[in-house]
Amino acid sequence: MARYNAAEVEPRWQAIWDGRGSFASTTDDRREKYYVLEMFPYPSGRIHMGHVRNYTMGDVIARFKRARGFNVLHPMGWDAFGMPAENAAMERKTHPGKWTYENIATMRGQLKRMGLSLDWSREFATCDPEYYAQQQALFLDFLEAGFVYRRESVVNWDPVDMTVLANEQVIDGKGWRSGAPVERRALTQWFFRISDMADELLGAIDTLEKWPEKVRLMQANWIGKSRGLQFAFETIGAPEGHERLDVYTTRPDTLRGASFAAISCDHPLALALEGAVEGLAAFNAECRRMGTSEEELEKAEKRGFDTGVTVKHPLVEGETLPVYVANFILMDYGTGAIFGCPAHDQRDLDFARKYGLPVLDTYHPKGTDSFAESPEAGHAAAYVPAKSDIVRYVRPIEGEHRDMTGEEAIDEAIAWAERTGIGAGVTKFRLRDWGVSRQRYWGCPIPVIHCDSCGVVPVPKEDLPIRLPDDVDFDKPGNPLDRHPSWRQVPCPKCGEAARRETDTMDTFVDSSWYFARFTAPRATTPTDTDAARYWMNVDQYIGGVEHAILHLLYSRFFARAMIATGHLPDTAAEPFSALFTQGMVCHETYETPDGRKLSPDEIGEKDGKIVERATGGPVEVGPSIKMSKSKRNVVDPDDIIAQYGADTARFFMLSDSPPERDVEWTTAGVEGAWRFIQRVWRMLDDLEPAAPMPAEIDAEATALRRATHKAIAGVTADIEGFVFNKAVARLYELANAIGRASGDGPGRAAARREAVETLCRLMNPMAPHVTEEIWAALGHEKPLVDTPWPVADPALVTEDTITLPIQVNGKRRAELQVARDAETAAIEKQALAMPDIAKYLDGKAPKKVIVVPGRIVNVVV
RNA sequence: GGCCCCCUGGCGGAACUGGUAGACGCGGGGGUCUCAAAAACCCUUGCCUUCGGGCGUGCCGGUUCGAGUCCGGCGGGGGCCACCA
Repeated sequence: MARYNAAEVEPRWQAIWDGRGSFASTTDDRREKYYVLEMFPYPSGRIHMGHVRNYTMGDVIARFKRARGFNVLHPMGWDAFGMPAENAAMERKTHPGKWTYENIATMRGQLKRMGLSLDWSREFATCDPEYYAQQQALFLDFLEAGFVYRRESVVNWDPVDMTVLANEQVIDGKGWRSGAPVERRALTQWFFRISDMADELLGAIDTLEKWPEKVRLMQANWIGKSRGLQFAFETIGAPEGHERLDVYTTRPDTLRGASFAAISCDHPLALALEGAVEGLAAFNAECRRMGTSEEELEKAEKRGFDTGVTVKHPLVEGETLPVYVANFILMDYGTGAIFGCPAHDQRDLDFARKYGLPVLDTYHPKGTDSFAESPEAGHAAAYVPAKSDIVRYVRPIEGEHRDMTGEEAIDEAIAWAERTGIGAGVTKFRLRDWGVSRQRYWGCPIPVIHCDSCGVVPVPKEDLPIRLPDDVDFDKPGNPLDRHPSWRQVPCPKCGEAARRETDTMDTFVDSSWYFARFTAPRATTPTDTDAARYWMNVDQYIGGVEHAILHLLYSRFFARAMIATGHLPDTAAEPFSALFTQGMVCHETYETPDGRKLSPDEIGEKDGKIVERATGGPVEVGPSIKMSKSKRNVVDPDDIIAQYGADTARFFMLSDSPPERDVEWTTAGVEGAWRFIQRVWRMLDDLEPAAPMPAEIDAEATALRRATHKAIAGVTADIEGFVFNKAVARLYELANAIGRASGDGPGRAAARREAVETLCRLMNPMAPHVTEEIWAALGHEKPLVDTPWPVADPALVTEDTITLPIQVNGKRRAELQVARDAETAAIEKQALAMPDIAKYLDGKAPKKVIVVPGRIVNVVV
């Protein structure tokens, strides 16, 4: 038979599925639904191998669940707003929308060539006015329900690009694009009140049993719940209104070791003192200029400014502590003020060293009493044991020296503070409210109007959508909406006077925080449709990269709750993603010439067993395998692979070898292995006899093949269900090997072979859908595999009648014994001891002990 | 600095809740077919061996009849967060 020709076969089957409407999904209460979703792509230009891997995995699940009888929803769309479109507009003098929709067209074509079982009728892009209109409606409902508010906040402002920068866009205090020194500016911005939900979002993590433990931990850490003591120092010499200084600490047990207090440069007390204390204003200003990048913080010296104000030590009568403004205190965590305990905090120790402050041990390692007499003796570094460790408290809050854990001491300290009225135990969260205002054009306009007399007025819903104007230019930096001649000008909906539109747009994370709900009714004239949402939600399996483990997933969880509260989702949808899978990255080797030019994989070749540059034949240094990226020049274009080998090969390779959650290395050898296997399965058609019923009596060879077939069904089913596609692939190879072994004539062999090949084809279909459809049709089936149910394993053929039992002597394997699967323990023991290979170790004596684990192993102890 | 994860042949990786370590693939070696090559197929492939066997899952120790798997310590690699009080 001719070689399998993917280039001809694949588009043909894609057209057939398309023609049959195989993947269109409709609400049907009589059928059980299954919603599988992969994180939708940003339309950057072309799909990359990471997409291929992500969407292949989702497609395996989708096709598998379809075959298992579920009503499957498997949609695709585009996370289409965002900066790259604006950057492209600036560079290429094009409109961001034009650029985006062209990219979408390209990428849609690429995805279609992959043969994904997607319901394209539900496709949308978040930059479609139909989508962002509904997002604006949601915003207004959130505003009314109190999930949205406006406040002033300090942002990184790039004075050249005239835009706000995220922290990671500030490099060495300069804007990443403009290179201009970044300013800190106070802007009034919109916030989602996510921090009010911190405890709820944290607590519900426990219910996410089908999420990776890693992601649950990352979310929990991000929310960052901490229990501590908030209490007030009495101040001496502070201005009026600052008689008390509130501080928050997670280690109240170390209060006796306090040697100073410190406040942030933005703390109200610091501001109040600026006029009164010589030099403080300048110091504060300098602190505010300090960057927030990792590197700077690493190097930055602990610096402080003695305000002259002091506070009374709450535990030691008559003692006072100096109050500093210090550059390492954050205003937006806790109260913006701390007490410093140098003995048990490295930062405080650095600070104390610099300013000559005392270092007082509160506790030290258990059993080292002498330490107490010279507190500073051992302090090369702060002593910070785990809270659960038992330590010797030498300066406890109350009472005498004693041993206890940090946790116990903290409990005591909080109890003491509450008893004496100094403070109270409080819970704080690291999670801040979500600022969503962006000073950009290519995003969802925030639907409010600013009126001089009425203030902030929401746009009436009937006026939605607030469309982005098309006639914008990107010649000048800044937000084109701001300088548009007419777009801003609008009458106030309340009083009718001249007013201005909000020109900020929403963070693109907003767009992706509810798209999964929109897919359930993408053409609804409200954000969601009640019946559709009730039927399709939640997403049964969500698949994407771990880089979205925190923000996207947390925002979506917040949004789901807010949408429930505003009537847009059923109250069963608080956790919108029932199961989450985070797949690994696609990596490739890197290549470099001796003179430092990076070469891409298609620029290298092989000569005399060595890697060389194809164009010059010159030597090439092979670098480590790292995530495919343009800047490393180690990308392989999916289109090239599909053109050369076909989509099935690309898909099959993506699933082979590496466990889905781990990184996979793209290699030519691996792709060729997948391609060879597909050809091999195709060739199985050649020597297959015509279909015939399975005879009643079949020989041992045929039985063995039937067992292999049914074991493969059970195994592949479990492996797909368990998201271990590499093992499922290995089982397909095993079945193919078994088919190869069972050649020749004999009763039942031909029928067993046919059953095996047909089964192989069906099990392989979710991974390589085109070639398997082609084989299935060649086998004479009228109905395509896409409409054929998943095979069911015969339990009688999955378990063996006789099993091979390893026999150990003192834990080392010495022999094997064939026994019936249900053999009696006593009989097995007797047989095992009688074996010559075992008896020789016994030396005629009775064994000390014989352990028989039925169906597993026998261990003879001599 | 905090929290977490990982370490198995030349390579990617299997090994269910402690029970035959190395499934499956890649790579290597040998062979069949061919004028030759490609393709395909078959055999072989953890290390050592005096051919009896011995040793092997980063290292050291422990628990157990039995440890890749559990516990303690050490070493190496990685991830996330990060002046978060």
